Amino acid sequence: MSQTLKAKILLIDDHQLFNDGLKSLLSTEPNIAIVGQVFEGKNVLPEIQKLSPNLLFLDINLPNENGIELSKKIAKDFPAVKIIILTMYADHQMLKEAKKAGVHGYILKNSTKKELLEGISVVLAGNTYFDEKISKDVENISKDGLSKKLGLTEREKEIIRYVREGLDSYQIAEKINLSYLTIKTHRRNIHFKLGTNTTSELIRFANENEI
Amino acid sequence: MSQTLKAKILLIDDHQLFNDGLKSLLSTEPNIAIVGQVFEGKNVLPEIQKLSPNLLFLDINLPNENGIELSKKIAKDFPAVKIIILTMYADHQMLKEAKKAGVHGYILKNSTKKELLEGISVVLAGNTYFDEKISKDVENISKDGLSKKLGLTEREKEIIRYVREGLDSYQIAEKINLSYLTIKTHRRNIHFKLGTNTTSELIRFANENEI
DNA sequence: AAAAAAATACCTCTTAGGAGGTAATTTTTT
DNA sequence: AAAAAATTACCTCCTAAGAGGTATTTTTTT
Repeated sequence: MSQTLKAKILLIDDHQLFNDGLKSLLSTEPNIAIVGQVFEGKNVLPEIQKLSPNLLFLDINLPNENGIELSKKIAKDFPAVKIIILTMYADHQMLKEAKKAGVHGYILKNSTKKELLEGISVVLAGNTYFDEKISKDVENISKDGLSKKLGLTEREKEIIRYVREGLDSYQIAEKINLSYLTIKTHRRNIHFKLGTNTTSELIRFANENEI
Repeated sequence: MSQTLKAKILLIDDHQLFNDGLKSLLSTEPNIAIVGQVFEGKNVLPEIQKLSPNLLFLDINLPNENGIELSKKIAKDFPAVKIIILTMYADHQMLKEAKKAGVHGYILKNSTKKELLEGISVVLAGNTYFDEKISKDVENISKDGLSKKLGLTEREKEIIRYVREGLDSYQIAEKINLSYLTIKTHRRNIHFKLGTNTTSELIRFANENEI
C-alpha cells in the first residue's frame, strides 16, 4: 500500500544537527515532504496544529517534555497523526511505554535510511513498525518483566527489593522475622536464577529489569 | 583563514542516521569532502590509515571503544589529524577529559550547521574550538552538586560508576589498570565520605543522588 | 617553591556474602 | 489425597568487602 499522497512529516528532535541531517537525508525522497522541524517539547502541539503533518518523528529526550508523555497527548488530541519514536534507547522498557502511549513505530537512531523509509511506508499504510533489534528482547521478556520467566518467587522478589534498598542479610532477616540463614539461602537461589554472583550485579540486574 | 585545500573529513558515529544525516548535510559544502564514515570504534584507526583525513568528527559513545580513549590513540599515532568531538554530552567533565586527550574541538549535537562549519574552519586553521554552551556551565556549576559537597574526587566517582555497573574490585582494578589494593582504598574512602558501609548502600546512595 | 590534595599501594584483621549440600515444614496445584 | 513448589533453616568452606593503619608518588593549588 504505497501512499498516494506526499507524506507530510514533522521532525522533532532537540539535536539541531540530527534534525537538520535527517531533513537533508530525506529531502531527496520524492514522496516525502518535511513540513517542519521542532526542537523543544513545548512547541510540538502548536506546530502540529499549524502544520497538520501526517507523521511525526519524535525523539524521547526533549528539553521541556518527554517524548513518551508527548505521545500520549498527541494520540489524544490528534488521533490521525502517526507517531514514530526515533531514539537511541534500545530499551525494552522504553519500547513498552511507547507502545502504551500509543505510538505507531519505534526506530533506533542507529538504523539505516532504508529502514527509516520502510518504517514510514508501513506506518502510513496504517500498520505499526517496531524495530526488530528491540522487539526480540521484548517478546521473550514481555509480561511481568522477566521475574516470571526466571521463576523468581514472591519471597525472592521481596528480598531483592530489600537488598536494593541497601539492607544487608541480617537487617532483612530482622525486618521480615526470618533467620539470617534463610535470607542467605534465598540470596543464593536468587543468584542462581539470575546468573549473578555479587550483590552489585544483582542490584544492577534488578535495576535494569524492573523486578 | 579559509582553508585553501578541500577539507577531508571522516565521520565517526555509531548512529547510522546521524552519520548519514550529517554527511548529507555537509555534502553541499564546496570545500568539504566526506571521505568516509565509521560506525564502530575498532574501525577508526584503520580507516584513518587508509583514508588519511584532515579532520575527524568523533562521537563519544561508540560500540567497541570510547571516543575519549580513541582520541588519545589518534593524537599519538596521527598527530596531524584534527579531532572534533561531536556529542550530546554537555558535561564539563567530559569536556575536560576530551581536552586532556588532545582533541581540537568539542561541539554539541544540538548545535547548528553554521556552528559546525565554524568549528571546522577554526580547527583546520590550527586553533581549537570548544562549545560555549558547556564552557559557561563549567564555570558556574563547577563540580556536580552533591559530589562536590561530599568531596568525592574524580577517581572516586569513577569507581562508584563501576561498582554500580556490577564490577567487583578486582575487575575494576583490571579495567583501569590499578592495583586491587588501590581500589579497596578508594572504596574505603568513598564509604567514609558517603557514610555508607556496604556495597548495596553505596549503590543506593549513588542511584538516589545522581553521582 | 612550598603546601595541600589526590592517587597509588601495601599490611593486618574481621565479617558479610557467596558456593555447596541437606532437609523439614508449609502452601499451592493437580 | 498426592505431587509439586515454596519457604524455612541448618552445616561447612572460601573469598570479597570492609575497617584501621601507613606511606610514597603525582597532581593541583597557593
